[in-house]
Amino acid sequence: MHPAPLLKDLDPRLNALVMDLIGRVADKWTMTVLEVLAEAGTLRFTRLAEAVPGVSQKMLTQTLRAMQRDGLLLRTVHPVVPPHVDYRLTDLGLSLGEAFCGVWTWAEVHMERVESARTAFDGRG
Amino acid sequence: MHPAPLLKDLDPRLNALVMDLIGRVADKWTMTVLEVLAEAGTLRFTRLAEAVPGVSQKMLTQTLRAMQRDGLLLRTVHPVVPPHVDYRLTDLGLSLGEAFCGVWTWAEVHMERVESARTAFDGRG
DNA sequence: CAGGATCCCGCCAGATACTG
DNA sequence: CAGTATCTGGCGGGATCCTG
Repeated sequence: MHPAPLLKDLDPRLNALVMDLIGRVADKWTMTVLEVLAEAGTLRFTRLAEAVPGVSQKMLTQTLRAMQRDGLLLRTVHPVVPPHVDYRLTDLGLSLGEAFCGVWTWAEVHMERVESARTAFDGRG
Repeated sequence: MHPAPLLKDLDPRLNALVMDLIGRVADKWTMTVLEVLAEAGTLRFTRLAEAVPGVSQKMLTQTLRAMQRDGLLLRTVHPVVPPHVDYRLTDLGLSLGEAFCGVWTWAEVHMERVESARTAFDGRG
């Protein structure tokens, strides 16, 4: 019933590194960019900004830089005027996107249960 | 090649709700508590604090409250002295834990690739 | 034992203005 | 178009002290 490696069985230092990495990639914007690019394939900055609802230009830039640094994303600059920059996922990014897909699906499927749990919890004070 | 529901195909408002929910549950501490409790079954506060490396008492309390409110967690108070409080996952929590399992595994498997990607990126400045 | 309350600092993230 | 630069308020989160 526990096919995955368990927390206490691992080297604590390795564990901390894994947790740090998760802290990095498991945020709303990264997950959304992952989903959008997994679907669209390749997008430029402005299209990406449109496809990620609610993101500010600053956060998008930061997220993209971090993802590029982590090897999740490929950034291609076409030296033309006006500037043209393409973003697409690497194999690594795609694999993470697939891993996150389960979480995304979970959120969609169980959202109502969570909502009603919150209502019940708040009702009791 | 895209079996999952795609972002642009969904109701924007629903989408925002899903993203908010993800923003809530997809953090380091929640994921770790999920992993720990999925493994251990039931734990009391202090054991949990020991099992989640690096967590502060405040963050653990906050995380547990939020998880309880979202219906991921069951909190049982045994009216004895000294106080005895048990935490265990609900079915909903377990299902989220399974969804996150893929992300956790991804982080373990690909950590070295991410590290070297970072080194390469930082090297180029 | 399982937390609540409080203080405080850092950085996160939005808004705005500017540039190659 | 695709960003940088700067300022700023808010709050995330640690440390510490206290309590039923």
